[in-house]
Amino acid sequence: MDLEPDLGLLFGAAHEGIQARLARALGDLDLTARQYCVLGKADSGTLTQGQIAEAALLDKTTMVVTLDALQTAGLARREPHPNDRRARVVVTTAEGSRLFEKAAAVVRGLYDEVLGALPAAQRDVLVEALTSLIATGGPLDVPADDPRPRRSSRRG
Amino acid sequence: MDLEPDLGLLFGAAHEGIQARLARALGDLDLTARQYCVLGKADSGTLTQGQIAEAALLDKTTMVVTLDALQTAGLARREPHPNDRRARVVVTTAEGSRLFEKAAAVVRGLYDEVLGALPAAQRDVLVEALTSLIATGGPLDVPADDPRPRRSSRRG
DNA sequence: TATTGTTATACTCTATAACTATA
DNA sequence: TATAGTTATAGAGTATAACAATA
Repeated sequence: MDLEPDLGLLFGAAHEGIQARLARALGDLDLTARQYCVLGKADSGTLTQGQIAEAALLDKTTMVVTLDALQTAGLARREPHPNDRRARVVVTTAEGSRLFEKAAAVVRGLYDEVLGALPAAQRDVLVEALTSLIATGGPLDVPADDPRPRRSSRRG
Repeated sequence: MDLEPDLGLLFGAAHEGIQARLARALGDLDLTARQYCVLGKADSGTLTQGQIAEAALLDKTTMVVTLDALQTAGLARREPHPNDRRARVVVTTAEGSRLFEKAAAVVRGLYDEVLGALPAAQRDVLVEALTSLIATGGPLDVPADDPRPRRSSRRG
């Protein structure tokens, strides 16, 4: 544990760090990371709630409250699906689309700043190594059909 | 977003992947990651609940329930502090100490497996790059006095 | 009968507040 | 007065279940 790098700690700190910076940067635009994610997927103007939920790995009930918030903020709208009257297509408002572009630029800038802190060679290897670790079949791949329970029954 | 690597996604997937594998591996020993962490710190036999909580970045109330679970499982005990009758020193039982060694070996094996999936050169750069990013003053350092709120007031 | 989205609700996790006993 | 630990409780997030409308 002392000689070996603690991968759990390394990945955990990196994840927490980037999430904290994302949350702060997007928070300045009054967006949560999840709202930003959903807003981006809605920007195509063709996806239903269910499709966005699936793409964003959200439960459909979580999708409802996220969309409620975006709609209340005037950033997105539910529209009837042309072929399926059960479904709703999610579209961004003009303001929502503008805000998303702004947010996307902020996020790009943040990523550039973080990666810019590394020498170019390290930067490329970092991305390449992480990508291969989490790739399908890689040692960090979490199969969707056998996921870690999001609500543990274990205590303590 | 498409040409740039999505750092949030990369770090998130790596974190989720390693946590899932840790949870499964430790779960086979009936331990949560947190219990393993606390058990390891208790193994020195000199630290109080508060000190372990601080080292493990746990709230003292979370520490209480974690210790309750370890104590119920017969892996750790609270003992009176020799100098301060308010405080409790946490010690591992013989079984707890044995289980921790076993768990530590499992964790080391897991880390070896994950890093072993990478060419040696990539492996070293990955650890080095992550370490520098999360180091104090690095772009992913989250100062303790200005943390991301763990309980957000924002909705959606 | 199956599926989309909604509502109501329950559960987990974690922290805040109030308390006891010490310092 | 301040601190270590405990208890009770509340908040936030997310899921499960039941439901309405539609396929």
